[in-house]
Amino acid sequence: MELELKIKMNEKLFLRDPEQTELGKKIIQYSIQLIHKNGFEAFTFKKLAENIGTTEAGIYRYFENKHRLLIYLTAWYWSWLEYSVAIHNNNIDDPTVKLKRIINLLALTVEDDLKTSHINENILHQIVIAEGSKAYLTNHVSEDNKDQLFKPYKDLCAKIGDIILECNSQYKYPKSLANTIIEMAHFQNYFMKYLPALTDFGNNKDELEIVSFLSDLVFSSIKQK
Amino acid sequence: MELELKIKMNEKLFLRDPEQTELGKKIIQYSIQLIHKNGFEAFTFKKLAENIGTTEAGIYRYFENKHRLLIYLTAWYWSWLEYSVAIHNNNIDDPTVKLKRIINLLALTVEDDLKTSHINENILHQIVIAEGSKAYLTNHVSEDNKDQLFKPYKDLCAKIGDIILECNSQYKYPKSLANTIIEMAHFQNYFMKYLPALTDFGNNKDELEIVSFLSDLVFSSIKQK
DNA sequence: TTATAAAGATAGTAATGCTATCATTCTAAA
DNA sequence: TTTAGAATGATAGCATTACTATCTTTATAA
Repeated sequence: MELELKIKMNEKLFLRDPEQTELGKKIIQYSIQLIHKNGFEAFTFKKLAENIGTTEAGIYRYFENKHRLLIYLTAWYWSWLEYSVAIHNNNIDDPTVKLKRIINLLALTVEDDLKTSHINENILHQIVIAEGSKAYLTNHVSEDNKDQLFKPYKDLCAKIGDIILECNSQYKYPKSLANTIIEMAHFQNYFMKYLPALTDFGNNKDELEIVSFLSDLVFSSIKQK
Repeated sequence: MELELKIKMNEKLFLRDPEQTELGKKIIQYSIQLIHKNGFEAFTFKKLAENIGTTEAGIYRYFENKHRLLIYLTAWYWSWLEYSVAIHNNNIDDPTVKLKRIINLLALTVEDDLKTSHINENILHQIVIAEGSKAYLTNHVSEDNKDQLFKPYKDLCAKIGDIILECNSQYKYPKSLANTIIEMAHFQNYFMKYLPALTDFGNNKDELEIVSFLSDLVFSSIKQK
């Protein structure tokens, strides 16, 4: 059985839907490779075009600029992760178990989802860790937000917040705690790799330590009277 | 009594020490204004030079590029904050009280420190909130780290980590919790302003709510058996 | 078969991110 | 007081970036 997974994206994110054409899919596939390899600052549509074997103008027919493409990639990732969370928590009743599984999904290395042939989720995860916050840390965040560009991130936070409330309906900061889990899963991962003096995970660099830290943080907060 | 505060900066951060000359101080002063006004992406040395009334080449004599200048500004901020923390916690013995004061310093609006006439700490604080993570979220983070460019941030984290251990010497993740406090103080502030659906602080947008959230998070974690 | 959408090919332009050079001014030591 | 050195000013230039425009060719579907 072969399945294809397609995520419906906000149309304001692109000029022409990249999922609809071969070139579009290549743009997504190769932009993930290139951003991961050289970082977002060094990434240009020119280089992307050369890698794909098309022209700069060709890329501009799909995305207004490289920042929009970054928002697209991160938005896609959050949507995919919400779907992934739903699958992993299917038939689970205990909210504590659900929350633990979410922390695992956020903090551990992601496996490539074969249902999305042109997207390597593992690499995309690393991009979201290192570049994700740049999607909204801009001067035009409010306009972008009005266009709903960050909805997938918000939806995921809302879902996690709801599970936090299932654990303890009295807890006062479910949404803030949800985004703390997400951001810190990524920051601890980044710090562990590149600025290890900032963490307590020393040299073994085991992602499971991040899971322990986050679990301790989250459950001591919400279990508290 | 008039006092001047001067922070000794890592010499790798600049080509010519901006604190030593009038032009240098203007570069710092106006770059803070401009980055805050237009955001770091739109900020260029050309525009900065025009604002100051000097030339682009003049700025390049002080800083290799705008990214180095951003690291300089954030490094300066973390050094100043460590000093500020030391002042505020002077003569305090109770580590819980110290930690609470640190959370206040991180999460509440900063007041301009008159001992640094060309630097507006309040605006710089806002820059660190919105642009600070871009200082280390780059492809050359490891080289920059080898040059000790992030030492002030690490030092502050270490200091906070030590106070956490004073509260509870058994707590396993003092450094990770320290950077969580710092990053989350800033992220919650940014989200509250620009992506309020992500937080639980709704429309009143009161920074004291961030303090409550962080205090709850931190103290429930470290008080736990 | 014929529109029409997508892609390819090419050109061009303003802004960005630098580097280089030479002249001028200012300061501090001889 | 002269003079050397440092800092600044003024100007030029160049490769790359970030686009926009136009025209042709190639698929595709009605």
